[in-house]
Amino acid sequence: MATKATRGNKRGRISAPSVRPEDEQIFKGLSFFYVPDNDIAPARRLRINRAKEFGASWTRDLMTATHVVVDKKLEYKDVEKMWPKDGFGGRTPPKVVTEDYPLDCIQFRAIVDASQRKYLVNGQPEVEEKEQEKEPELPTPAVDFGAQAKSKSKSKSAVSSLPLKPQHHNKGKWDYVPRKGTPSQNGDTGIQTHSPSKGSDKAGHTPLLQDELSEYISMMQEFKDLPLDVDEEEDAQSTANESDAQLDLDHRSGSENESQRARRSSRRARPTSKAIAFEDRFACNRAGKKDANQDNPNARTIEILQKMNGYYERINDHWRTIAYRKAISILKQQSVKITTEEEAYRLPSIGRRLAQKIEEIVTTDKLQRLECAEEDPTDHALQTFLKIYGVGNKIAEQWIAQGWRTLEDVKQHAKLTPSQRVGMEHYDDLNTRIPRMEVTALGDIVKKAAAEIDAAVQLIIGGSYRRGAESSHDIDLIVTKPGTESVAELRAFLSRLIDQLERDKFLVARLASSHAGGDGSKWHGCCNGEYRPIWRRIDFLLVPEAELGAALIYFTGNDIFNRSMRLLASKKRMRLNQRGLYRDVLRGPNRAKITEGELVESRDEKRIFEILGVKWREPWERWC
DNA sequence: AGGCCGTACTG
DNA sequence: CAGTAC
DNA sequence: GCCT
Repeated sequence: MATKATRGNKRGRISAPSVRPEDEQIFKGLSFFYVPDNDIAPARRLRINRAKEFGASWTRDLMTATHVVVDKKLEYKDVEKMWPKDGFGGRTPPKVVTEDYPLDCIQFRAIVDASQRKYLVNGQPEVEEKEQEKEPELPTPAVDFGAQAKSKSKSKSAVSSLPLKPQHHNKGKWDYVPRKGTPSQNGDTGIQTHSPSKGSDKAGHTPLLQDELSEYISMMQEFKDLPLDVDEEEDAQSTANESDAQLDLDHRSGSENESQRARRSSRRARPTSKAIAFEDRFACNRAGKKDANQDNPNARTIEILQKMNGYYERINDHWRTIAYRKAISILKQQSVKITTEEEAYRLPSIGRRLAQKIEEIVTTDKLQRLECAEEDPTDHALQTFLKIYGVGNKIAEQWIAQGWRTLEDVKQHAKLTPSQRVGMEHYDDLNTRIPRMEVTALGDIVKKAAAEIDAAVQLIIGGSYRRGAESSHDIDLIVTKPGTESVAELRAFLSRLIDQLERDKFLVARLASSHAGGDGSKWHGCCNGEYRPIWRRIDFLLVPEAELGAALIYFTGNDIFNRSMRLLASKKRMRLNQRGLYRDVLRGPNRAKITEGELVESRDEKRIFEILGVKWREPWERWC
């Protein structure tokens, strides 16, 4: 602890409060008196600086304070004995709150009701509503989630009902996490969850896209325990919009309905197609990946957690990997820097242990556990081996157990499958990212060859390319053709295409191809790069037009996005795979007899989103 | 205590 | 069926 | 590691 603090101070990381933009100065005009009255403890120092960032002043004179922020470990009597004997001379006495209060305000970007029970200091008597009800210092007390500002009373109750249970933080978390943003921009039009780039976008940073993301993910979370049986049968097919509306986020606490409504309608009133095209092109640029990662105030935290995640992935700690992945995903959505354990802990998917790690990262700029991990000498070998195509952690572990540490060792001793041999021999090539331009060029080569065989066939480049990536690990080609209903109708074509491209010396290796006969639908292999003799990974996926929508989702990813979609589907008793969206009739007891389920939609990507109740996201908005 | 996506291909 | 890839 |  002490070490950590010292280090943090030395590096000056926590003592440089950056000032927030005007519209985030929620504490303007407020002054906080802290108990204990010092910033020695690093955690408190952080909190004080945070409050300053958001416009608060730190006072050490009780008489000028608007709020007294008390350490949670202290008792109310500790505060009481500081109270001036002659009162405050007619002036409104400061409100006494726990240290959670400023944090909540910051998190929700609004002055929340200070009289909530959760902000009571130990042993503090509950006070009558009246005194606390008003926030006299505040010019605009309803700086709040857009729509709620419409009706003060509603907004008030909504805000004060914020996180009722700090313990089981999830409920509270989920209700509000997605709600951050810059309410002032939206005025009473409600938070524009759908057309984010409207107007304000150009002017300044717009966390709204990120909001959509959190919203989506939070929605998944919420659906976990919901019955959702609201006549889905009928709705699903016939009235997508209706079900969309129903399934949207309004299953939460009643106090939020107002905002729900606004959000819904704003989404309904989505701009016409032309407007979309324009705005989305813009959104593409900033929602893509670059900005999302660079702008993120938690970039450093994410970076380190990602390394940690990578480590667990390597050592095959599957479930821990999942936990980290979720946490990282949540963190990426935050538009605010998460600096303290408590703050982190409020977030969904972040529990005690991760929260502690996050605080450690913020204060010390590193993570002990990671340094340990990276010192492990076998880890480097592990990393190397895992980048061989066809080698996963089982094999890699075996090799390491044999004492092998380098590719050279493997080359000499290991018995390789044909795929692994290719992976070995072209290790460097296959681990070199492919610039977007080259993906385009290679795609064109294939398209040209395809057109000569069957002009009706369409080729779509999927994967990260479709998400707008500047470079890709491989080239994913979706092969489809209007009017096709099954993979079988495309197999002959693919076979001819492959043959031709091999004759052309374009394709140079097969890694995994559907053998003759089977219901194979994929082909994995390598091709020559466009400009240099460098090998590239290329995949073909056969997709009948009837399943194009589902396949596009699957092959566009990213993987986290896909898993989320599927998880959501399963929570709604549906099933999503690369072939379509199905309603589950039943999941067999020993899973042997899974009833396929009835196909709901597969052709239309957008319809699948709609039926799932997920707002449409353009491919480049699918980076999680 | 038990789940954490769901599928295709290889050997 | 386990392992791997997507 | 997180969540129900």
